[in-house]
Amino acid sequence: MPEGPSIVILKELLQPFKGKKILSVEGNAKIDLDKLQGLKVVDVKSWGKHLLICFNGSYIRIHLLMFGTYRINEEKEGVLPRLAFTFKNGTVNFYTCSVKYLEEEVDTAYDWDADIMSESWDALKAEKKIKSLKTEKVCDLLLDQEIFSGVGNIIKNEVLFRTQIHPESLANKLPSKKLKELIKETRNYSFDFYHWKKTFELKKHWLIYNKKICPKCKQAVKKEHLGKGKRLTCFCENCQKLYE
DNA sequence: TCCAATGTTTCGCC
DNA sequence: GGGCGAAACATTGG
Repeated sequence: MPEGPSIVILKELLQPFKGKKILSVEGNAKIDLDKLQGLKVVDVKSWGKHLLICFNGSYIRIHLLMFGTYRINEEKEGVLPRLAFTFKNGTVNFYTCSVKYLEEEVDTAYDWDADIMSESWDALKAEKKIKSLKTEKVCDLLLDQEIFSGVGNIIKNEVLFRTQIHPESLANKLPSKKLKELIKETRNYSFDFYHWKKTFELKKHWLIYNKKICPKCKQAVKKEHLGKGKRLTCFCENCQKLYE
């Protein structure tokens, strides 16, 4: 469920609750629910994979991790919500997610320029961050939430195929032009992901992720667990160039 | 039935 | 202390 574009969609679905007061809170989240009672939602934002329900001077941070789900104006059967809100105009339920309540201003808490889906996304800043890094493989680079906040494993695989870069290429060995292309395509694909997710045709557009045959050269797709997190990486050895 | 998967944090060990 | 690996959390589909 949860890469950056999916969280943007969730944020949009929650906009009707902006300006509304929390009438009641429930859930098994390990936070002080009493503190939330009666608070007015002043905004609902997202930063990468974080959903941020904002109040005056504090906010709730929800991360759906791998299996998190939600329901709006309905509930899942036989499962207790981690966090559930009742508003005058509806209900919101979150399941199997990480919940934190932070008593600080949300605007100063995040580097908004790093959010791949944000209108304040700053490609040049990302490039500078990358150039300040030591040797790093591009498969790790793309999953770095400080640089590409919101990028997940699917986006990683698809972007590397689109740009024809081998996942084990070293980031600092990419020619400058290629690096710029990678950064640009990461944002582009994230927006494609967003649109396809909305129309339920995301899988249909996968070129390399979960595929058996390279759509370009018809060679078998290689699948390996690469990088620091040993995440599943699908790539074409023939089409994706290794920079080292 | 078992395993792996769109993720992150924490703990233990060397 | 850094780096690495494993565990923890937990759901769903192949």
